[in-house]
Amino acid sequence: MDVERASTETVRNRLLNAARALFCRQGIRATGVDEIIREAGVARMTLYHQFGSKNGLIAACLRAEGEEWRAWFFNRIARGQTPVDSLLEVFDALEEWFGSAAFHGCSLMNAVAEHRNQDAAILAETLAHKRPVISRLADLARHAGARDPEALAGQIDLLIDGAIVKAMISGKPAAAREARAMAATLVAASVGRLPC
Amino acid sequence: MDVERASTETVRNRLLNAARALFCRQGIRATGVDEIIREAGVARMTLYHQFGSKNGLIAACLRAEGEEWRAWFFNRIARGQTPVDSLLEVFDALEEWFGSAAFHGCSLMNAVAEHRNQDAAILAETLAHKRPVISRLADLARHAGARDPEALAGQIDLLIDGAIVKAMISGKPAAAREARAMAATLVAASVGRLPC
DNA sequence: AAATCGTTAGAACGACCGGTATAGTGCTGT
DNA sequence: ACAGCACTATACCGGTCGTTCTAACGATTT
Repeated sequence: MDVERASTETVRNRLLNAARALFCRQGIRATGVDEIIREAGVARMTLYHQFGSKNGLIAACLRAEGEEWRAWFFNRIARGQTPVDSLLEVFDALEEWFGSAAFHGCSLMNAVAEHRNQDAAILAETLAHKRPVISRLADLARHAGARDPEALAGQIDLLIDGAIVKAMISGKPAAAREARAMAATLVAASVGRLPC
Repeated sequence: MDVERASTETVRNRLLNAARALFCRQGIRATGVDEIIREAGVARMTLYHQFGSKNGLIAACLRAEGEEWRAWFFNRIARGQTPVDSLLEVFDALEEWFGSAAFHGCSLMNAVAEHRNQDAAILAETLAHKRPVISRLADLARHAGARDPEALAGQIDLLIDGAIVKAMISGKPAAAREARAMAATLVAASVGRLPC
């Protein structure tokens, strides 16, 4: 029974991983189910048994993508010694991400951009991904003594999105450093002494 | 002859406008040529005579999109009385844009997100669009007396992208106001008195 | 030994894709 | 009057799309 479930998960995960890689590399609409099952080395019907439809597979991919990204992100920014350190560590993490070979922007954001307002599930998945991220940033901002933690978290979030887009378009991981400098200024303005 | 060219341009523009609207509403890959010619009220062969292929039409659409956006943008930020005013006016313009019914993010950015690294022409068109925008921002930053005008222009540009993404995902035009507040802080830090 | 279940392999479905071929229409300048 | 030209209308091409169906296989459970 354990073995059976393990083997089932293997098939499912092979499908999931193949789809994620292909979606990331060439986009969701540009990737057909034929290509996915060929890459996963799995029968066509298995995809439909496991995920019901291509849309089901897409949703599962986006969820997995978000979960994996957040796990990496939260772990990465935990390196900061202080809350302010962690808030700036965000952008060191981003620069690392931008520099990786497979970087093609944020899968969730790209999926939203690809399916304008047509698939509500995709937008919902993306919002559900951003919520805990912003919430964590707000916690850090609060502990850092920000005057308005939620506002500062929103600012950092906007900087993250901007850096992702800029890195995707320009191909330069240094966009993260630019955003980091901006964040430093904004954090100082929010946590520091009032304008003198 | 004038009439002939005018009628030619009308057909071409009908095609261009129909394609732009459909691409914007539902994405590029999701829009077939059948739908475009039906919406434009034009024969199928006309599309291929005018643009050679769907890719040719896409390129023409992105170019037109960029030109129109920049014309609107430059005209809109000219309202500012001072260079600093203009730099902040950027975000008032964005808020207006975000609030319009047909807002689905930036067409150029969405096209890049949709065709990952597959169509170099799309990325090139987007970079060619951003260049004059950043250049104008740098001019304003210079006249505003920024310590490092290019750096400030890059920061404003990153805020623009971040605001666009946030408005697209959240559906809230207020993302522009958030970015405006950030810009105000950054401009003050760059143009104002040294940290005291 | 028989039944169940996840999986496989491959054919087939109708719909749509981007692109081409062809014949015809109406207006143009000569 | 006539040739030229942009555009129309429609049928058609091979290919791919997402999805369904069927028959069989192998391992586990009863």
